[in-house]
Amino acid sequence: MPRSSDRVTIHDVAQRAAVSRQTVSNVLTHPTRVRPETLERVQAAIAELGYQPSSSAQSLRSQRAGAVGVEINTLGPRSHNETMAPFLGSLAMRAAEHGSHMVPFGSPGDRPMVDGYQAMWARRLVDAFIIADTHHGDPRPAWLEENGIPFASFGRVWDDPTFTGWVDVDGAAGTGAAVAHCADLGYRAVGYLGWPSGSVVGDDRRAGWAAGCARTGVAPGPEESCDQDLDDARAAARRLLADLGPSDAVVCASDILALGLHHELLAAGREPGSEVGVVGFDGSDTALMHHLTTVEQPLDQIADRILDLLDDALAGRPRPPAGSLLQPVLLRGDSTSARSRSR
Amino acid sequence: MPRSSDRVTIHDVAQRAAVSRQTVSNVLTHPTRVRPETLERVQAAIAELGYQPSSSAQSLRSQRAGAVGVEINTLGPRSHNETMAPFLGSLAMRAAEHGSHMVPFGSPGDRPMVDGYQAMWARRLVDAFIIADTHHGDPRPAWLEENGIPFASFGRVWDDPTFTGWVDVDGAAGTGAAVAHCADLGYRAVGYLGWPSGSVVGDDRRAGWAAGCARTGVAPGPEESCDQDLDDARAAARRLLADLGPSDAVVCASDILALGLHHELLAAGREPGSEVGVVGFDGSDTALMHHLTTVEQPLDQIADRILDLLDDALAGRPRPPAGSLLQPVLLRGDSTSARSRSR
DNA sequence: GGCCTTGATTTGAACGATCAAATCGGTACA
DNA sequence: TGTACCGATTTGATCGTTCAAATCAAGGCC
Repeated sequence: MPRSSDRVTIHDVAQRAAVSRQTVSNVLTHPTRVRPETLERVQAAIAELGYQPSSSAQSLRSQRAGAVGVEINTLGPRSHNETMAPFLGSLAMRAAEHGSHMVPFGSPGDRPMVDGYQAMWARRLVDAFIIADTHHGDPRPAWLEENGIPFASFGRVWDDPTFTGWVDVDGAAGTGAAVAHCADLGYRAVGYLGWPSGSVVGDDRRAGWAAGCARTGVAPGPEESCDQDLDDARAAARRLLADLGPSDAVVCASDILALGLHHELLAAGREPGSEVGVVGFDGSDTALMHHLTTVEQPLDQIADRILDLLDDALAGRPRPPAGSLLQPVLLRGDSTSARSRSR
Repeated sequence: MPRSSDRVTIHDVAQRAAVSRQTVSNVLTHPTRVRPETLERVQAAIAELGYQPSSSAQSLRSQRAGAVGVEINTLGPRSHNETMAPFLGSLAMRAAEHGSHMVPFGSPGDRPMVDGYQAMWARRLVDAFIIADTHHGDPRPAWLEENGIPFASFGRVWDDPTFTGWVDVDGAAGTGAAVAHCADLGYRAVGYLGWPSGSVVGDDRRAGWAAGCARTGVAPGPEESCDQDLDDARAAARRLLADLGPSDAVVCASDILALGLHHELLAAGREPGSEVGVVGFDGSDTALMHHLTTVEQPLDQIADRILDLLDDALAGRPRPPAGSLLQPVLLRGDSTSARSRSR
């Protein structure tokens, strides 16, 4: 009899169904090995007792924690949260289907270090890691690789073209689609508000804008750059405004930048959308809240693909021949609207 | 010799230091039981091999997962993220010091159900849960209590005054401080932009405003209410504007509402701060980004206290006599500024 | 010198699951 | 009738750790 107030174990089920522990185990993991009649009886016992295998015991036996570490930079650029928080949400939801769970952990410092990873890995609290926002000189990919620790990355790992365990959003395609969208709506010239050149993500998005202009034949409008910060964005937007003709549009490298432009347009008495088009990037809550047209990152898809990559790595399957580049989706808001077709 | 490429276990350390497994274990958990000389030798071996006990093995042995479940409502009101994401960050950071980690999990539905909790608990993936945003009729606290599952709550559990395992922010004190701040700066009347009455949190914050006006002797300004949504907030703010005199201020139930008012003020050509004071609530990124004066929730403190509560519960210590009500902190932004003392 | 106490260390057992190998019962075949 | 075989089931061992009990060595005391 299962002692009440005590967890029901495989042994309790075995006794109840008058079989051995192993048969119960087989019912759950290798049902074909069990005679149909027995299967049914054991399944009934499992249901009656509400048995669920203990994850601790399974972890020890299988040498798998069933967990994946995700670093969250609380002290880093605040804007990170804008993407990382929903992404962690997507991961947590999807992970359940992959039979694992996320373990967020923080590194106190403002720049990514391997200390936190080291601590989680040494005790095997996790089987793998998911990293994001890697940049040139990021110590993490190399360290993980050297120590044979499975990991996957949201964002290309620029330092090591050999590494294919990444999933990224096709930024250039996104800004390209944004330009096409503006061209379709009839905006005259399409400008660009981006980040200072040098960041790989930023350069990619800018390239998509330039290529989009060339492809659609729309004139490239004025261009400015600033940091990922609302105040900076507003200052840059003000510089941009002078050169911005009526019925021009601006594609931005992020929703924060788009919001800065949006605010400055209103301050200058020019209505976003009907007078000047604004397209953001990221599909953040901020953009949705302000009804900005934006390029949405398919976070659910990214999470799914990343978890698949980790499953493969943990199963010892070889890495894919190349990383996954997912297509973002243009999300129409009120900051772009159809022009009267008078040109 | 520890087989390379294989995890170093307690056994490896024992061999290296020429002692038994148990002595190594004692060195880490009961150092006083070990002769100083031996202690040193074993510690050296531990350091040389870089031994860290396996968390899976410890979990099985101690019947403790060392993890705490936190539900994240991805599909719920988006504004939840505004507070919950940073809160999860604080929890994750603090948890490390408490020897545990967070496991975020999602429930697909939009209203809180116990299914997700049930699944995590059945397999003992977690030892306890942290719940937030409980409301009247919330099934979770009662269910957790019934099943003897340890938990703590961010936010009072209104349905059960007996339950003291909660930590909350003193909302009334926060809005009261906001009123005092406005009075100090010399604003004439202080209005209120809140949520429809009926929500416990909202009613609390509104009460603080009313009491604050009475206490400081400042005249209560006009009042409006709306949902936690930027569009709604702007509509309500527009209604408010008509009744809003020059040099009046408005205390808001949330940063989103404050932002709505901020935007409408600009649209009406009235400058936030110098002309009309605006105070938000939550200390969210949105508020910081827009330099709104806001009432900041001490998330780190809350996380710390909640983890303490869980430690107590897991150790079988009795619940505190009452819940913890923490004081929020007023964060000065540009949306309130000193009036010229001409009255 | 023998016996008891104390402190340090070791051995045995257990946590709950699953893999591998052993056992069991029945059927087919010579 | 005996044996080889096959599917179904059970037993033994293991993952890495820690509690409880056993062992061991040294010192104190009569």
